[in-house]
Amino acid sequence: MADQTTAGSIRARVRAEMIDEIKTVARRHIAQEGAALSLRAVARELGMVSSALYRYFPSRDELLTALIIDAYDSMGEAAEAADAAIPDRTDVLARWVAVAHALRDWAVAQPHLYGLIYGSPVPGYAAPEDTIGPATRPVVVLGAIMADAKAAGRLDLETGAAPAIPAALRVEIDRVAEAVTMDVPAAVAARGLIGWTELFGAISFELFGRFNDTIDERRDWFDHQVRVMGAFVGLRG
Amino acid sequence: MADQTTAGSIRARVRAEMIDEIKTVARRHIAQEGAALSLRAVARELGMVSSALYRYFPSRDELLTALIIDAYDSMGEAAEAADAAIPDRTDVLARWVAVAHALRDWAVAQPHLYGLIYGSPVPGYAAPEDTIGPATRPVVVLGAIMADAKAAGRLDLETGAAPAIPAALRVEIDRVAEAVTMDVPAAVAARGLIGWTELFGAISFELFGRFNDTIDERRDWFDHQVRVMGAFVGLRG
DNA sequence: TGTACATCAGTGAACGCGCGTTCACTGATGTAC
DNA sequence: TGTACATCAGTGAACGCGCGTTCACTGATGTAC
Repeated sequence: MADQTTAGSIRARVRAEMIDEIKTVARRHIAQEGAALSLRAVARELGMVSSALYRYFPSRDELLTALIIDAYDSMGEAAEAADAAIPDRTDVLARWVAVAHALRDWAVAQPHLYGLIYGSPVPGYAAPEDTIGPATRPVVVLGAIMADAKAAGRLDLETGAAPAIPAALRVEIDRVAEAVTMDVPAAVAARGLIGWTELFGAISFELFGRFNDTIDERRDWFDHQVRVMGAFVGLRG
Repeated sequence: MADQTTAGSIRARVRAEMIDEIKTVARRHIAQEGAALSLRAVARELGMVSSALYRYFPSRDELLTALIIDAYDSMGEAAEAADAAIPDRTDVLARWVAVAHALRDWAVAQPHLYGLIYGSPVPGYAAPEDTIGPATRPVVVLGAIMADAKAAGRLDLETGAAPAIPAALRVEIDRVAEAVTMDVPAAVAARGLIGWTELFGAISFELFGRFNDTIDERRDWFDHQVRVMGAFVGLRG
């Protein structure tokens, strides 16, 4: 059966490995230097000449795009894995906490990569359409938790005191909710989006230096925020 | 009395104006290109040779630092002005909403400048100590609102259901609360910080492109978040 | 099984660009007597 | 009031650097007959 690996597919496999290697090195460079990625530096580290990279990526921007898509996917997978690791699927609060920490852990482990996808846009780079799909993966996980919470009767649906939502906005929120499979009233979906916003706001604050010389107990602080927001969102433990 | 303006001070005034002009142009460049600020491009636009800039700023980083400090100050002033414009000082909810919108308006008007101070760190640039003071101005405004709310009996101090805060973290939160003059229990201060985190998370999401093709009613969406978070923080209208 | 050809990875030189910073200089403006 | 000197803004050339991308090429590897 090893013979079924034809010569052609060997070449293809070597090529795929090379692409992986380029991305790995580029990723490490971004981790150290931030978004200022240099093709020449990557080539240098790989011991090849810079023009050789053009066999694998048609331009610097395409390489950046590949890295961005990988980053979204990797973060999304981390979130999905953390969610899946909670055996009791109806313990939605535990799932929320686990996913939130997975997102933060992922970001803390590779801050510049996080900055690449959730930070200020890279000058001169416009994210193409391909990045939209992967970008939604983490939100989908949070949406699924809310959907399961509702199904299990563990989602607070009370929104009496919430401010009214203008019609045009309501339509958009409903659309987002639908996209992440949470079938709940707009005011409840809005709470979920606010929770999501707070989580990423917290991660960005931490990674972009807002807590320097202020809060050192970063994991504890994040944990507190996550639990408070879990309750705010309406998840019942 | 105009005679009191001695020759020396004229030279100083011209110099100050030149510094202002350089910063204005640099600011516009950042607005267009993001953090990739080029001294030569700035000099070009001013019709001078790039080395002339060194009469005014010892290096590119110093110019960047000056712009960052200005940005913090400008945003802080916008927040303070919006707060001061609410005549009824005890209407803390109105003040919260006004300040939040002022912060967002400021950011929307100059997204790249916002990115410079709240986005991913600029590669190769380390913010010096001088930037710490101005950076806290917007938070101080929010802190003052909470402090006034407490004084007016319009702050919800109930924290029964809130998760416990570990001792070391509590110390840090108390210290932050003290710095922004809100004399409230740590769990309440934490709510304020969470509100602050959510606001900036929302602004960053909007400006960094997270709502592209998803939410167009951005002002309404922000307004909804602000009102929900105002109530969450414990401000009573 | 062996040969002729096609594919493709990687080379090395070059193009054209922009950058931050230094340095010796010119010439105008302000200062001191 | 007029002159000698000091201060300072701005010039222009240069240094040394790194970058993305193109292009004609070499040589190894795979394919077809």
